[in-house]
Amino acid sequence: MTDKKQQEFVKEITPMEEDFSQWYTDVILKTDMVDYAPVKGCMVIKPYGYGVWEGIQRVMDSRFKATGHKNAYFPLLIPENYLKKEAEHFEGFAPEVLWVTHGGNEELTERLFIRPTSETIICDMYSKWVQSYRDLPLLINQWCNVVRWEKTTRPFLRTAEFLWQEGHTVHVDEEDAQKETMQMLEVYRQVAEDELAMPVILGQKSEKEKFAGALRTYTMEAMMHDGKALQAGTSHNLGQHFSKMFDIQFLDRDGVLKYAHTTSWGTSTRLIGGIIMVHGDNRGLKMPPRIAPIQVVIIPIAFHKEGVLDKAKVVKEELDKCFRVEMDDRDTYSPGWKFNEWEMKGVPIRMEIGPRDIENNQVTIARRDTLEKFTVSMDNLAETISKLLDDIQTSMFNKALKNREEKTYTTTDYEEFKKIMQETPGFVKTMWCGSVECEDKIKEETGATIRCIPFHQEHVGDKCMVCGCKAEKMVYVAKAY
RNA sequence: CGGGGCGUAGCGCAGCUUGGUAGCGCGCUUGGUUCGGGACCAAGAGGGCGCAGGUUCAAAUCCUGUCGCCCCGACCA
Repeated sequence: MTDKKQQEFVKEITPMEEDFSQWYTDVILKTDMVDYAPVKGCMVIKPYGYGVWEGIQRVMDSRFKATGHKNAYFPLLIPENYLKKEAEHFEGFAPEVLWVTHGGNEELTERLFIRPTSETIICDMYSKWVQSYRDLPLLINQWCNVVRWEKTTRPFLRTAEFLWQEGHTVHVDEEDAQKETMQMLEVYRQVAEDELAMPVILGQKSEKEKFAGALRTYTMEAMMHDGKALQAGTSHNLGQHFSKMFDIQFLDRDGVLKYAHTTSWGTSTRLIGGIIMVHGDNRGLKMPPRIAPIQVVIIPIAFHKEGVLDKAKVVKEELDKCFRVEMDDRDTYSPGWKFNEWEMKGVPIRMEIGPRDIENNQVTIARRDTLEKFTVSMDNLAETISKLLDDIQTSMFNKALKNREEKTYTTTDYEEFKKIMQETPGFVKTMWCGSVECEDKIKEETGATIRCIPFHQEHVGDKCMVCGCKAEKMVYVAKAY
């Protein structure tokens, strides 16, 4: 098939080289992931998009449980005075908090805010629950929605209301809290890389970029197909800031009353935006097999002919035991139409079953990631599919990694850096002296930000790219979503 | 919050310059033929033009106001 002909099939999607933003919007709307809601900045997550979220929840939640966390649910509404208890936190979130002022027609005596994050209410509850070192560590996560009244919004990447998980833990000392903070960042890395096939860079946020009220913030940063960065998840060591404000104290084994150390960590539906922008192409989505809502779509060919549909059903039933399978036996669409439809939706494997296949005891397979088409035997089909899905998962990760490597540059020359940002956006590895002035300057002049101080430090120079002073920290700088 | 764009059928759009009572493509419904890379034929259903005023014999079309959405920048997961 020629490229030109391929283009015709997906003419409803703007090519990503032409306009990446438009490509993104086209993809999410045409694949039926979301719809815009009547309230500005709010989106409806439709079944196909929500299916992706369910996949993420599944792989993440099992890891939370495996590391000893339990789920709970805290209220949506929080009294105004809670927000003011932690000054830095208040400064950070106040501008985007949505307020509830009335109950029916009665004005409330104290305003309530809709959680933009739940540190305040959770820490307040924790102060009641924590009495002794025996109560620690306290390891709780919640899956919920939060609201941040953002000025500019984009489906999945930045919406006024979004779904996420937020873990909130309490520990006896800083060491234990730090261990937890790092452990959860590692959990995030596993989910991103092993399940979403999304390579990430782990590191620490600068003082300027850290979470409002945190001691230290750690992040995983992923590169999108266009070279821009996406903060895909963060893990914060909150130190004793919140425990002091909310009075989380415990009697330690040495008989001394001590303030606890807390952590919080979160990932959101933004990850879905990441999956789309890391893996997608001009035909639409490419779902990583591990979290794909549909892993295999079976398309019976000429199924009005005797035996075809029956055979397809038998195959589906067999595969249903191990995979997420859907059969598309709609008789209102032609096979060709269905091929394009499911490719656009990013289903990793398409399986065609037609009279010719049945005759030869085979099925026809098409891989979404490579667009290869071939036949395989019906014998041991589950095993074949299983291997194929693994292979697709790996190859998607490698492809994303390759893209990131190709768009990662190293320089300590500020002029060269500016040129890179303007002409070939990507990640730049460089040296930074640690001053806010240099950090601000980069942002002002290029729009790029220091994404993180990576754990994996490389010596790429001795001097700060901006001011030329002695610099010991290697940082990643990029434009971000 | 600054800059740009757009609101007409479920979706995408044309019609507004030069006012005359709304049209195209896709989708949808029914029937039939098709079915291995976006099938075809035939017959149908569906909107009063974001909203509110105004001008006029007459307003998607002109005027005033207003609301909303999208995109690009400053802030955030």
